[in-house]
Amino acid sequence: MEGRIEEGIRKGPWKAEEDEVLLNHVKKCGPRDWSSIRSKGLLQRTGKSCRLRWVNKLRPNLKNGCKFSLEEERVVIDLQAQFGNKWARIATYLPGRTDNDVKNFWSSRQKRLARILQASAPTPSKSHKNKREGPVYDEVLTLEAPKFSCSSEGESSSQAQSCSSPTCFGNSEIIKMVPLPDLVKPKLLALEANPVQQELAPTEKNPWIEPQPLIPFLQNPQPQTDLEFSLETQELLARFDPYFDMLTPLVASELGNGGEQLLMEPPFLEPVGSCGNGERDKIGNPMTPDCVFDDLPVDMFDQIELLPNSPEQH
DNA sequence: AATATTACCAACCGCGTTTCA
DNA sequence: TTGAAACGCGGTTGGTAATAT
Repeated sequence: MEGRIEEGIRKGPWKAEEDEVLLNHVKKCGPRDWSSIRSKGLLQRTGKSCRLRWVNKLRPNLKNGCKFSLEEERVVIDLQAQFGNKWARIATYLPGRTDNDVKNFWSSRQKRLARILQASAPTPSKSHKNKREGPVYDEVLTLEAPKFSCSSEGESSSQAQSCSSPTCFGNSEIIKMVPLPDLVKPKLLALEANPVQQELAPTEKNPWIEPQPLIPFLQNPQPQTDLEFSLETQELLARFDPYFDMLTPLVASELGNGGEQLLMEPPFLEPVGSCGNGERDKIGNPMTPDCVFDDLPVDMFDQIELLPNSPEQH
């Protein structure tokens, strides 16, 4: 696409000549005075645009065109859990990566996970309602997972407050299925508040059969006035989120599907590929993301509704 | 081979913060 | 002290390449 010019301001993709001009400017003046580039007539770009070009593409030692390594991926995942969407901050831990790189990487990853989740959800026409004994839900049960900020910068207050509303925890009959990692976060908080009471006891009844909130622990919410995570919890969340294939046993137990112990301990922290019970599949291959959903109740996904910030489906 | 879908990435925009006259 | 300009950050958009059907 050709750059367009509006009122003497050029936009769109950068040409090599423009890059050269910008580099010359930085050589002379350093990475500052971006606005002077236009005022001097060097380029028809805004200072903002110049700075962005420099930071994202022209800066020395950038890893342009280089995919994120596993180690970098792990760092991003851990830091995102710790800092939230502070991409610039996270990027400081990744030499050669820009905030834009990190942001794009994370966005793609989120889309990928959402798509996997979506793909694993049976379509309404394939509803498995009749495959199971017991009453059939007439209403959509929703669980509105609280939005958490793991930031240590006091950004969580407004969001945290929303989680004390009745519609957020437990009492609501309306349950909105959310991406798995979000399902887990309240549990971690609850455990942190009251590890004993929140322990899930296996019951003979399948909680899916009775019209109760899908996630048992949410029925008796612990008032969570302070949503600041302990470092330990943050660490757990950081590990939860990225390696969500580890969630299988946890979610399965949440759903009364076997009632394993809560996996707040190894094997939960086993390497990616483990399905959390310390086993691999029969031929020794790491469990794939798809296998995750094989262990879940078949109609778990019937009511999935992606959150507003979920990527739109194409 | 053609078309649709997905992934990736560059760039823009809005807004909050910082700097400086 | 204050207001404007500059800067920085996060969210979003749109284009293109890669892959799937």
